[in-house]
Amino acid sequence: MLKSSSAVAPRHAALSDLTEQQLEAAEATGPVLVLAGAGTGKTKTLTAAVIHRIQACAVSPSRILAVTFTNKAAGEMIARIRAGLGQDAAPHWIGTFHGLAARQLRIEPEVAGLRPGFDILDADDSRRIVKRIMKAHNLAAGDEGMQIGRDPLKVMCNQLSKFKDNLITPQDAPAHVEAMIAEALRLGTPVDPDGLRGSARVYANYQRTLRDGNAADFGDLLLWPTLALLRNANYRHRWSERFDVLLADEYQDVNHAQYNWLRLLSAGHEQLFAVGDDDQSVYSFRGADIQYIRRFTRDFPNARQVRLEEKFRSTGHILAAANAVISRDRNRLGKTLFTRKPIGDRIEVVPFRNPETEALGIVAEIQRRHAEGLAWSDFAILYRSNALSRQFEEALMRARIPYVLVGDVGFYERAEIKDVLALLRLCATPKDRQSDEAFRRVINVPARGFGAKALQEVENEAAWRQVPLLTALETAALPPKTRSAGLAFVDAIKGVARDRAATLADQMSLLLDATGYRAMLRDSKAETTEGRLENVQELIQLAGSFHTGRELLDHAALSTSGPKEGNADQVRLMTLHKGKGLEFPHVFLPAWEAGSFPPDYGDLSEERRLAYVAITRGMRRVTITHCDFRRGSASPSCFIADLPGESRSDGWLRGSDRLTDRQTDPSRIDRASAAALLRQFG
DNA sequence: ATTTACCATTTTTTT
DNA sequence: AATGGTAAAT
Repeated sequence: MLKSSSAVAPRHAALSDLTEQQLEAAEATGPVLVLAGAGTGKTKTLTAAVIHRIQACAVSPSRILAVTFTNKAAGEMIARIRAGLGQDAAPHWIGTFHGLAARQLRIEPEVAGLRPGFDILDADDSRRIVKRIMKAHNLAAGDEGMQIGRDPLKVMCNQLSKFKDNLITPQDAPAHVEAMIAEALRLGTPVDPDGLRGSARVYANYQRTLRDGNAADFGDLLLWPTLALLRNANYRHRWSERFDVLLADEYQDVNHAQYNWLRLLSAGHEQLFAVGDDDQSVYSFRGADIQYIRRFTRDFPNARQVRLEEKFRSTGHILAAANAVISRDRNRLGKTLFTRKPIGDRIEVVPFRNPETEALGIVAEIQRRHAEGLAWSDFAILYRSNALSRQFEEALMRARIPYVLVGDVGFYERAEIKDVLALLRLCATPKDRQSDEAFRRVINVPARGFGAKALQEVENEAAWRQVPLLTALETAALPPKTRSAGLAFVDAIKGVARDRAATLADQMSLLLDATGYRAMLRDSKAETTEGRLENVQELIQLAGSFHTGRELLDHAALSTSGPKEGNADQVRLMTLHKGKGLEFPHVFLPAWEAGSFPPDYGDLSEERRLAYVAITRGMRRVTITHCDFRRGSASPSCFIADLPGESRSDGWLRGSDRLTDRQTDPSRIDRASAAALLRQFG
């Protein structure tokens, strides 16, 4: 089991420090499924597989496609390949599912019924459109008759993206919905027939709106290329011959569309290298389907399966605890992780009276450990739901400890950034209906007395004359003051649009002045305006690195995090889902109570996998806390009972119970010498 | 009659 | 924080 990897002579430096398992995986060809437990060197193996194919198999980098779920993961892969092969050697087709599918769609937009230069809408953009359509259908919130949950808009958006994730077109939707209703009635599961039928109607309307606006939402990016691969043999042949090797990260998270996209792209050669971990499948709520990784060897009968089971991240007790929790899940593909790391500290389970004392207690403990020489950035607090972040923010703020809330509002999701981009969009295609949505967004920002009524008038005029809203405004019947305000806005846009010499950054700056947007931000004294001007300034700065507005807009739509992802010395706060794929020396896991984690809704085995993900984030210390009272009395999470007694400590580890933080020396040492050691090494 | 400003309500997880 | 509903302000 623990044989040295020197048995096989590596061909390249990037392959030289792989374990035997990792090397076996990286060199395997044909369909390959690599089952990689948390912290077993998944990205490293994936990267090695790419390098091996380029170096040893003479595969051209241009004929390799590697796909991940996040931009960050894609970026890491590119960086590691460059480190191994040199700056220009990385394949061009490395990116996220959405990014790569978008590129594919840009090459042949007609498969989605779109024209070149189509817009890519983010979730917020499509939300706005769905909202308009629901109003038009009289499906607004709280109306009598249709009570589609507490948040009908959200439910509708989810349903629409579900259609697309499952490759259901607007044409197919009505029949599909009827089949779903019939099936649910047969099984006696609860359904909302009216809601479903309504969603099929909204879907048709929504998709027509997108096409008229020459826009694609996230779902479209994968839906239409995949359908084309499925239905158009010519298209399929061209694209499946385009690449010699496909590599997919986090395969356990693929949805129906992504699965088919990969499968069809690999048609003929079946060179699909999939890496994943069924134990870390925690995204079913957005369509990820664990069955695809579990049935990989049935989908690809010639598949090799390799397990990566040596864990490099965590120490012994942490690993034992994670193994114990996940082993209670049935239907696993099964892995038994082991580590050569020292046994380390046991997992702490600390009870608290209520959420306030819990937050205070965790923050006090962080302070204590910081005083012993650890950096703020060594700590992470990972919670199940966003709502839990506030208590920790408050406690950290009061203790004056620097922290970041990872990914609460992404840079490109900020209202002011979206406003400026809308201005840019409007300016880029002023006489195309493609820019109508941008017009709706910014026509009354800053407030210029151009409200709903005036907009409706312009909408009517535009529909009548069959022209874009910007054009329709000039002839619409409006009250004098509204009209002149509107015309001033149109002139501002057109003026900048005429100025061809301007760079992207200059153009933005001009737009901000001409429309009064900058003045609005400058003069506002509201607290929420704090920092907005700086954000806009940052966007202008950023625009310098893009050649066209199109590039910038695509980048903005397809990336969530902002320009500066801080490496600062701060405590990290994030949800369990956001923490997936990351690692931290010290991890705090609050609110492990029945009803909070696992919550009352949802699939328990998925929550269990989430617990497994949570524990395996920790490198050296993991602390689980729970409260006796949280909105009434609460009992400890069932997952706590699954922790093995010998790997668990009830209450904080103190003094001689505690081991060192320095992994170079697994022996027990007292706190004073630990602190001295840490001081010495910074 | 419209628009704007203010205030109260509320969140599972998100590429 | 971002909605959505209400009352002042234009």
